[in-house]
Amino acid sequence: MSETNHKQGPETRARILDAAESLFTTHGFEATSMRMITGQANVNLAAVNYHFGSKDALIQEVFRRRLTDLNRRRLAALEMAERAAEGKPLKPSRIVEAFFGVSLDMAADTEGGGATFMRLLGRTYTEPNAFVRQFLAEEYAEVVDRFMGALYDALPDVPREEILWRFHFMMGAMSYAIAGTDALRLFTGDFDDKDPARLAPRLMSFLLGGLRAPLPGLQAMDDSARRNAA
Amino acid sequence: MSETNHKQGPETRARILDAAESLFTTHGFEATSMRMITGQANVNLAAVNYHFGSKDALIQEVFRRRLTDLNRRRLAALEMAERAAEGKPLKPSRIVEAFFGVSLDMAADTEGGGATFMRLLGRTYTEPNAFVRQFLAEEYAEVVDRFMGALYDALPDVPREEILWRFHFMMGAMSYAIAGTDALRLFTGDFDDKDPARLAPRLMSFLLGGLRAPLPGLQAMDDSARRNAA
DNA sequence: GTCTATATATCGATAGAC
DNA sequence: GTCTATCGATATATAGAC
Repeated sequence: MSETNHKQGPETRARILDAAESLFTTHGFEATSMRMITGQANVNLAAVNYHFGSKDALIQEVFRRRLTDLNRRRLAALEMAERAAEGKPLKPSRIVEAFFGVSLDMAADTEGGGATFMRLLGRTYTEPNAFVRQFLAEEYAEVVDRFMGALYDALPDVPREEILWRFHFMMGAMSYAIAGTDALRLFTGDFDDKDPARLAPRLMSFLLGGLRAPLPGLQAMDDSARRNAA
Repeated sequence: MSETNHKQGPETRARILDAAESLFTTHGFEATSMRMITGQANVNLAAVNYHFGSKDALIQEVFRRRLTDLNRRRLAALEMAERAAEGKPLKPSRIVEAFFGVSLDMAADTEGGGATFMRLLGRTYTEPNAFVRQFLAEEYAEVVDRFMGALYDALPDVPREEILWRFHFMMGAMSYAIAGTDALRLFTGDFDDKDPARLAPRLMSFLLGGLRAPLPGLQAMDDSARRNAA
């Protein structure tokens, strides 16, 4: 900080990242221009390319700075549950709570920006942009490996593909839970917005109910046959 | 068809809609240009504005042409279940199967383009574009009213907000189910892509398990308190 | 590290000939 | 109804002064 000519210095990067995170969440990647970002961050238009190199690199950094911490905390929660089990197999509900509890903790952080980020993250799993998906998959590789391994051990009699799909379904439910009423308001005005603290127990009950549901029959009936049966 | 100068006539509209639906699904609305659409549809660039008026109007028509039929079929499935119940209250599982069964039927239609559309639709619930969300909410109003009313009657002892949230979670799980492995491949190469017919029973088991899950406690504990309890 | 000015490309939309 | 040509706005990115 002893040089000349850097009126805002290290704050500039963080201000750009905060503005980008917020605008990406509200408008999407493509609809958010560099001018919108630098305008909201109150920095010069050229600052984004100076600090990050390109818009795509900025997108990556918006995810990386939060995801590193989020996944570290998810792994820490899993390891804490494993230590508490003292070598015994983990209950599936403990594994689910480790993963989704940490996620909902971050989603509840409205001041620090975690809530904004989790809305963005939930949407980005189905984001069409190929390079964003590729980047996310790499960031998640270790966490998915660890949690899937734990669930395989906890549910040795359940086919692994069933576990994979159910975890995938749980991610979808969480994504919509976090998007909540900010997403499409199909259920207009009927949500209990006044008590967001209830969201976590609501979602967790639903997820565990889905995870523990009876396995579907092995026969792959088509839909109309299934609906007309018994 | 007795005029001059319309070499492709009524096919042009449909070809534009098909191309737009496919490209919107693959790249998103903003990243899909008119030139990409008219190029893939093999029509002139000016044809989109001639037939639809604007890009936004084209987006609306892409949804409208499929959603009208989809929601009509959903309502028909609900009415059929109600007739079969002969005045007795409907089982919640029948209601869920009416809504999501029809959805999965359309998602299984790969030749007619229904599968492409359902991927697009699932993503669009959380789409940031305001006018698209508004349009979707209007298209869904009647269906949501009818299905929510049926669920309220079927589950008179469950708080209505709980039902709303659980239906919302189910929509999220379905969205990810349909996006499937085309979305983010967190679970690399492990899905049983060879048997997509199993998806419907897989998802339906999960949804019903979640819907029937024990209700969360009324106390709104925060996450860490809940995880440390008992 | 910040800023202005600008290069270059692509966007949605439309006027007007056929 | 189709087509060419183009307008005007806006995008990302960068060169070069300070």
